[in-house]
Amino acid sequence: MEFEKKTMDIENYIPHLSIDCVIFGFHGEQLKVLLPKVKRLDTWTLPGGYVLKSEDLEEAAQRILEERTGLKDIYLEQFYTFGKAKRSTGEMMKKMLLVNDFEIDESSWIFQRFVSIGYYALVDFSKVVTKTGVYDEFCEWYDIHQLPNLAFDHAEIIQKALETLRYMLDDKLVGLNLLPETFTMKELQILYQTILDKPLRRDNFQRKILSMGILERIEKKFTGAAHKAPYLYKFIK
Amino acid sequence: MEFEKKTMDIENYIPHLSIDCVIFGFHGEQLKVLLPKVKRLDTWTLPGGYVLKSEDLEEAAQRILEERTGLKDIYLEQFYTFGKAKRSTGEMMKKMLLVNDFEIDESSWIFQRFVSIGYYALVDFSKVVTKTGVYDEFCEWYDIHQLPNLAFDHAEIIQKALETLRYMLDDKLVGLNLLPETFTMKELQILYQTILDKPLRRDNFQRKILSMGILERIEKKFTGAAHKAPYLYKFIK
DNA sequence: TATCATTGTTTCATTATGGAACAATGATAA
DNA sequence: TTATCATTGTTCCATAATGAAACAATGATA
Repeated sequence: MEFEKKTMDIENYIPHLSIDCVIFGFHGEQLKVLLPKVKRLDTWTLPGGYVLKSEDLEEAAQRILEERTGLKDIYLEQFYTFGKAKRSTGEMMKKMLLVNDFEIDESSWIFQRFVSIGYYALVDFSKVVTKTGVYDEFCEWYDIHQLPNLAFDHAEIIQKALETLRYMLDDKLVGLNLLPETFTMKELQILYQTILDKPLRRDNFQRKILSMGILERIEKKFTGAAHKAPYLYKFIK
Repeated sequence: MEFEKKTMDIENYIPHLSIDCVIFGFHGEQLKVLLPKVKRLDTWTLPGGYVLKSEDLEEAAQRILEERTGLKDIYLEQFYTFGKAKRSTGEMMKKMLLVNDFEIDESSWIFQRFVSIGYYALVDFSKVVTKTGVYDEFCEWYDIHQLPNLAFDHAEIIQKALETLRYMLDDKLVGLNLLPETFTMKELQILYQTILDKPLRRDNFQRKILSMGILERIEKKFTGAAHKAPYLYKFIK
């Protein structure tokens, strides 16, 4: 139970290497990231893990994501590898592991320097069933404008993920992965505005998106509100 | 001499991790990459190396580049991390090292799986004095359209570097790093055409580049040819 | 002085973008 | 039934960016 010492099969992993995932979701007009809280510490981390010795990097990232979200075949992009010698401190790792009853040799590579490969994932918020990992007290969504206290350089990693997402926005079908099957033009516009963090004109946005020929117009959506009903759209497969 | 066994201080490096550099240069209307040939094998590799345990990734890349080109403070961009489990084979490493009289324990991580962080560098071709590394027979420039036989997944790494360079072309001042101090508009245009691998219109190219306000027009360049002399330009500091 | 290849610039048409206005519509209230 | 209202879909026009062609300038050579 809680008083037993826990171990990790550390020797199965490539030493000094980790993967950190920035999981983006969209809900309530906010762009959010999924962050687990470290047990017994006022600290959050990115959902991450290590790479098995015979595993592709991308497989490892998918495995880590599935553990946290319950979803398979998640949309993933590798965006940067973080490798400053002092980016992670053994002190923090010791706190995180030892305070939580892990029994790991203090000389292990896990308390030394880490190179971490950053992936960002785009998921349909409504489909995610968050799962709590072994280090975690809980795992929750946080608005990118109101992030909790993050360990290591994880705030910087989120920032870089966000910059990459913005840079790629016109080339990757971000909406396809962050929105549910069908959505209104307004919802898509708010998503873009939220990612770019700036207002867009309704008319120009609609024209531009429709001219790309990637959306199919479905039936109208009647919400019962006292105004014209918007169309629903879905991405053309 | 050649008959002594050579050793490497392998334990100073982070295991299973390497850096591969795609060094771009521009000469004779061709985009080129600098590639060392492996001694005694009909094989070329990317100039690469390992990361010291207390070294930043970027420091390691700069160190590797300086060893090969003699240049300091080279323009560098990290573009992707290659991590398929089967991307490198121990067989090839054994050939490369053992055939060249290195004495390394066959169980070393150096013969196992590698994750490699890709950096591309942009250098002024005329300033590079290529140096031959310990594995190498020689180190030469190759046109990106006529690459020699490359080990591992290094052809794929070059391809990805090139794609990234193209994607970033409008945002990064590529010319600043690939061209000498001064150059003509035609030279700059040929550089862009070569990178993009498509022709550009002379008039539109000139208008667009000049409208960016990053070039300063210097004196004319008289080559002795029977036509109007072009202006020289340099990048505004 | 005429020729020629190349360079620098101007001009015009086409397309993309920014901004405003107008028409359509689905519910509610008079 | 009809007027009201918020929101949505569309059209229109001005401006900016881009594509394409033509023209003028120039430095050497014949």
